[in-house]
Amino acid sequence: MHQTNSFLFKSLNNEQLQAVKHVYGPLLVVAGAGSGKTKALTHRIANLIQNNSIDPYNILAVTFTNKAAKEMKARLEVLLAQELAFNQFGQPWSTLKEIDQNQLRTNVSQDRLHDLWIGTFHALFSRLLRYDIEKYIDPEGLKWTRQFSIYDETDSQTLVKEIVTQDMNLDLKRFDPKKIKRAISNAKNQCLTSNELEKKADNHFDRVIADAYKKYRISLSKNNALDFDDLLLLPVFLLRQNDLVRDYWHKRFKHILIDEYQDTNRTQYELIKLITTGNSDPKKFINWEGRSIFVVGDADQSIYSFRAADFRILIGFQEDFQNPLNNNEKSSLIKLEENYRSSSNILNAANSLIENNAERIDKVLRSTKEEGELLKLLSCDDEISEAEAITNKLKSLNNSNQQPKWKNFAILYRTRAQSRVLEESLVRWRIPYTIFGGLRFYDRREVKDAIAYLKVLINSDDNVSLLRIINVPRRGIGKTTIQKLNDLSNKLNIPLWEVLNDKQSIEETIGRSSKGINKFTELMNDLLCYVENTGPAQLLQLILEKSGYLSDLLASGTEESEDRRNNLQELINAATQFEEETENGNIEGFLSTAALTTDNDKENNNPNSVTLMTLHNSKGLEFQNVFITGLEQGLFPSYRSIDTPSLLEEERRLCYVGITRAKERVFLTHARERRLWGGMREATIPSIFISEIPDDLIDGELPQTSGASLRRDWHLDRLTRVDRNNSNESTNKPVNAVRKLYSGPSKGKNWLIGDKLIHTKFGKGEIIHIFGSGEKISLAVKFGDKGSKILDPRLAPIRAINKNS
DNA sequence: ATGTAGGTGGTTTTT
DNA sequence: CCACCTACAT
Repeated sequence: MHQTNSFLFKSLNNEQLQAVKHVYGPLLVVAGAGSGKTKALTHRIANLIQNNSIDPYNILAVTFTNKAAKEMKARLEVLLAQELAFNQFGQPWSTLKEIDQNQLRTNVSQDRLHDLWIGTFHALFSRLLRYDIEKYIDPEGLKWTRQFSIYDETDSQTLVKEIVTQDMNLDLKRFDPKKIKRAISNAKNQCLTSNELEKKADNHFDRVIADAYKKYRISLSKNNALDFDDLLLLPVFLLRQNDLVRDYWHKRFKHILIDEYQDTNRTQYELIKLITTGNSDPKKFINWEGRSIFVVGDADQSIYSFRAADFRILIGFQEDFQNPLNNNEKSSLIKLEENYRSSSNILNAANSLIENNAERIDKVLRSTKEEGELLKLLSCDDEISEAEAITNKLKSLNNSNQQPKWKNFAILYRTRAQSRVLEESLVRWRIPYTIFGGLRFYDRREVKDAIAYLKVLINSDDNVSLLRIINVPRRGIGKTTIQKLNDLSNKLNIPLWEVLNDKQSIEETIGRSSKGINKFTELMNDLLCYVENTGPAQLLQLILEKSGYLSDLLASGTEESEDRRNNLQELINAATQFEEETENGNIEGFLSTAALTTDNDKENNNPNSVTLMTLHNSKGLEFQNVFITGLEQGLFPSYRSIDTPSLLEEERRLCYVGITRAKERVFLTHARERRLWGGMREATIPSIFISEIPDDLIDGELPQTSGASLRRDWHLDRLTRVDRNNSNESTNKPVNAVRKLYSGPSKGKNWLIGDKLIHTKFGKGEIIHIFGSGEKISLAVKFGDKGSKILDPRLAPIRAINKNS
């Protein structure tokens, strides 16, 4: 080993070192929060390339977000550039001028890392499909070309709705397209075809879904389009059926690395198996010569089961990928249990919390830091005083600083809806903040319009996009006209785009209205001349000018239209940047990027601001100070999860993720009352999670805005220790234990689980849970078609009904 | 063909 | 509370 490589191994602990030095065969790295897993991943890739002469061309690295991919690539560049620095300049990296450092990084990026594939599952496999999709032979005879469109959630839902209402003639009330889309998505993520789903269906609703799935697929194919799930599912089918294609990718990707393995789903797992093992059964697969699979994850941070992620895939890794050369099972598992992020108080709180979960891998997180401060509980009157209490805290913690360090704070919440009140308070106190998530840049109307033009230009079968822009800007093409042309297209079985281009038929079918259509086809045909030799940026410019989109915006002269123009300029900038980054920047590639990029992937343009985001979005990040807000039963944990032990455990993992983001301070906040959607106030019960953190790690504190609030009064009679004692026995028990304990006397009526009652607004219901005890209880009541509600028996307009009546 | 008023229904989390 | 959709008027 060269001496110059030593920095690669420096500053690593024993386990990290083992992981980094792993070269061939399967390895599972169980990496707790803040244990340096990104470091292990990047250093290992560098070690493969630098010290084991492995060609980056043979490496596939999968990350959970585009941002993580970017960061990992950047870190890799630096690691490899450090070696180069030594060879070229004969001096260590840190002594080089910045300009030389950048030059070296560029060299590394272009020469060494050019062929390395690193990105999300979706980004990587859409790329694979752009090469090979035309080799796929569908059993139902469906076809796609490499110019396929990628439909986002809205586009796909449009399609599903069309199918449900027009093709299947179903009642929208009973068969909500959203729910059907969700069910189809679920099936696709479990690697099920519509036929397989049909076989499994044992009731009418499931059969409807299977049927919708089948029709939806046909419809996607007619549009030459794929949804997000297809980007993973289609490669599975392609690799299964085509030996040549599978062989190619199997031989190419000899070293596969996957981050956040606990959040992979069945389809992604299939993909990985196919590429890693070729066509052999992974359990019998023995030829690890020159190959490896290296996965990193933490089952305690699995928070995407709603997206069909399954952390049991992580748990099964060693079983799935065996290495007969190593009889010792332990040789394919490394645990990173040293936490370098959080103070020990924070870590202990997180550990205590997560111990309440039954389904876990045995793992502990050891602290390397000082005790630090206690966690602070802020009990507030309502959501407004919660926001005020948080801003007060922000201000007071920054008081001593000349320059406020807003970037050291994150405010996390369970649902996006919670952000508004928080924002209002931050605005009031002029505290700079950045909200992550929300409306994607690429989801803005004007941006989607421009993108739709691009999509139609390279994929004229894409009717969802075609119909989006056919009358944008206004060309006098209305609903009835479109209806007629669509009918004609269906009758003749000719793509809509071709119908539009048949001047004679158009004239005959719609008469006077054909003027607008002709205007549209002339524009598009003109633009088509540029497609071959023009990059996405310039083509966008042409689209916006020639269509009159820009001049329309200019003419209206409102503030809003000004915004829109700016966004379109930003889109063109993004296209330019894409061209620069990809050298052969083709339009298909740009469209993939547009479909798969979220705003979270962008650099924050206000670097010194408070971060607001969902707990889900916070995974993988770290902050000095973290607020975890809305800790109330029914909000966090969500009312949809409270009844189901496995879902409740996932909420608990989410809380665990939140707490472990913090380095120095954690604030837990809850409101005693919360307005649900503006209107009525509802009394709340503090989240069970608060009570699962040991008393001596929490410091209760009065929120500064409300003088009268009590100090953790509810806390005195909490009853959750029993819950904890039972938690190791089975997943079902803890909740049952809680149920019994929580039933208690209340004013007027002694409510019990199973009691039936009548609510003036929601009608008849049954109590499925009772939270709290003594005076302060809340009832979880299930109302037939109205779903479940959390009610305060002292306030809600309810009365008991006789069991016999 | 287009604009707007009024009703309706919906909130987890996301690539 | 708000975004979306439908129905009606222009």
